[in-house]
Amino acid sequence: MKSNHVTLKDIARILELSPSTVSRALKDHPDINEETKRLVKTFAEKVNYRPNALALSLRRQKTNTIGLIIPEIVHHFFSSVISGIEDLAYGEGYNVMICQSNENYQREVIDTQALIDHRVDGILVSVSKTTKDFSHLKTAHENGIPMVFFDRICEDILTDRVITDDFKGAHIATSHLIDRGCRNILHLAAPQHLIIGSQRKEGYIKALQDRNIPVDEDLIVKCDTREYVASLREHLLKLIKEKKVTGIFAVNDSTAIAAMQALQSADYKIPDDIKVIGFGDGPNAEIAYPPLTTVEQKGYETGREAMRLLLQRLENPGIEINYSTKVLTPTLKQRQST
Amino acid sequence: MKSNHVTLKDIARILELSPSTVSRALKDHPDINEETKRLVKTFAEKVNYRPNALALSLRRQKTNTIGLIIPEIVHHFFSSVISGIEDLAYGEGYNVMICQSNENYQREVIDTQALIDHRVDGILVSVSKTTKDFSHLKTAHENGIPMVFFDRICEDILTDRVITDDFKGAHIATSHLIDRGCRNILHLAAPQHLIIGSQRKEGYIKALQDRNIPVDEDLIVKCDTREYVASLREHLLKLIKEKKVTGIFAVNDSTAIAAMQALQSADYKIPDDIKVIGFGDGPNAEIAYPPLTTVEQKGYETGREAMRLLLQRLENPGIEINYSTKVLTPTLKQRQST
DNA sequence: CTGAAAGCGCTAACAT
DNA sequence: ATGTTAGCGCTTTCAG
Repeated sequence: MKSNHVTLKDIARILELSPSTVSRALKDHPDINEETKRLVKTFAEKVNYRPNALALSLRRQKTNTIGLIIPEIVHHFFSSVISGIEDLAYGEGYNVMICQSNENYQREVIDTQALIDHRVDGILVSVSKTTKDFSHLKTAHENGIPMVFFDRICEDILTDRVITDDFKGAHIATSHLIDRGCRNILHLAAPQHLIIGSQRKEGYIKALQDRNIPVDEDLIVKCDTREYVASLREHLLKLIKEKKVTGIFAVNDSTAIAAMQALQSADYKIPDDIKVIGFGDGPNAEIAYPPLTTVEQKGYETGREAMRLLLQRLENPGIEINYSTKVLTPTLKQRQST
Repeated sequence: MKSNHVTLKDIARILELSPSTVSRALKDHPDINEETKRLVKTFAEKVNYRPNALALSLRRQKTNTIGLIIPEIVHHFFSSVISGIEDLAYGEGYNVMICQSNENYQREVIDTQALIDHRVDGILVSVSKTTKDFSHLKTAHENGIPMVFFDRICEDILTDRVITDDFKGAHIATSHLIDRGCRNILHLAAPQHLIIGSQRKEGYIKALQDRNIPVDEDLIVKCDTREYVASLREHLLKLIKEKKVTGIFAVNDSTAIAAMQALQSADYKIPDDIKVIGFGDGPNAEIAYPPLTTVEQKGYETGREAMRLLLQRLENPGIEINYSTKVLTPTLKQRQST
């Protein structure tokens, strides 16, 4: 922020006008003489004048910036969410301040604070995997900051929400495996304190029950990353062999793909010997071999919808009732892994 | 930005002190009575006082925010860059304002403007593919905004830079194919107005020349995305057949992977019939079938280095000489596609 | 040890 | 049609 910036005052001084006149001329105030307007505008243009957003925000008590707290940008789902948010936000004259929590609770707290410090008009958040205490968000919300949760929500805080119907998605995925002839189905699950984790597990269980297949708790393994699969490789292979597993439902695509690779390295043929389905449908699913069947989770729509709900709050301040939850239902994307 | 925020003045009024005393107490000014300090601090803590970052920035003429203009967050390389930048920035008390140009020139111009409007202390940029006119950045730079280009630089603007040695990387990749017995090597190239595009092509050409292999201009095809491969599928297959191509060097991994898939769908065996190498080494390379040989481009280091150079400028304002260019050399990551 | 006053850049009542 | 003034939240001389 070097001082080479022309200010209103500078213009006023040079043109021998008052700052207020310049200010008004610039925004086409009807009171101002056309002549003066032209003079001011041309000059401002010439010297490349740009109003200081900080001063404006301070003055207006509105930053036109919304904060976004997102676990990890690298994931295709989340970067799609960002695009959905940005496209709508920019269109409405809002900037987006993106904070990456890196699935780290401490960082999430700091990020929340930073957003508040910058007086963002509202916050969009998907909580980190390691967050178990939500008081940082709760406090912000109680202080009146409009907030929308998406994907990984916090049930204790009553706000607008955008979620994927994880239960149904998992049900669809598991049912698909059953339809393809699988009975002993392994579920690679996310931590159960994440709603996403429990919902997907519940959907899996319900699908089995609906078809009268007994649920075997041993076939539910907490394992939700590529690295996790690597470290559990022996255990998983043993389990698959002993339990005669013929289908795997993984809580996300990259875990599913890692599982396929582990299987292939142990000479299993996919989908002949064992079928694998993921959740999320990022571009990885198409790149994998064989291309991965999965249920698609709409990142862009999630972002857009979250932003839409937030904008609605921003435009109708004070009305704190009628929080709505938008549920996006995933659909089956069949490829060659099942 | 609802008004539920406690201000210094609020505290001063309630504690019956002057704003200046409160301000000083909060920052442990030696002049202030210990008693008073304790009083103020405890109260501030209790009411959850947080200084208004906007007001601070306005006052200090420094935002402690750096702007980042990045083509597309979805790409693994770029999201790694972001992590590299953030890790260093946060450590030094800076926030990062991320703008995604979406490879769109217009958007890049707007983003630049938005960053300037917010009076960021410096800007990190990797230019969009569609940017041919750099005046928006040039103007900013001439106005004294510290700027560092990374990966996709602008040669006309003299600044610090962090780049990958694209020439050498391409040379390594092409030489590797030659070592593996390829002579007729197809290059899937990026647009030549991008330095990255021309450097990688030059490296490819030089590697051929170094081994006395004639360069066939027909074997250099502008094609740098997955979609591009799809639309050029027939042309590429025909070319490969007619020219007896046995090796492909693609300008990035996703193009390489798409090419592999196109080849496989036409019954080519990789690496037996034809070998493929990419550039960049994102996680896709490991997921692809067969796992893709590529040269690794260090995203995290790129980001970190760019931020480091910027911080250096920020801490030594005024010294505009000695711009440095940090070159990161990619290394071969051999997998099974060659 | 504490307070009053000015100013960062801008706008909007309230003059004139 | 234009200028004066006050204030958004904060810091920092300068005065006491």
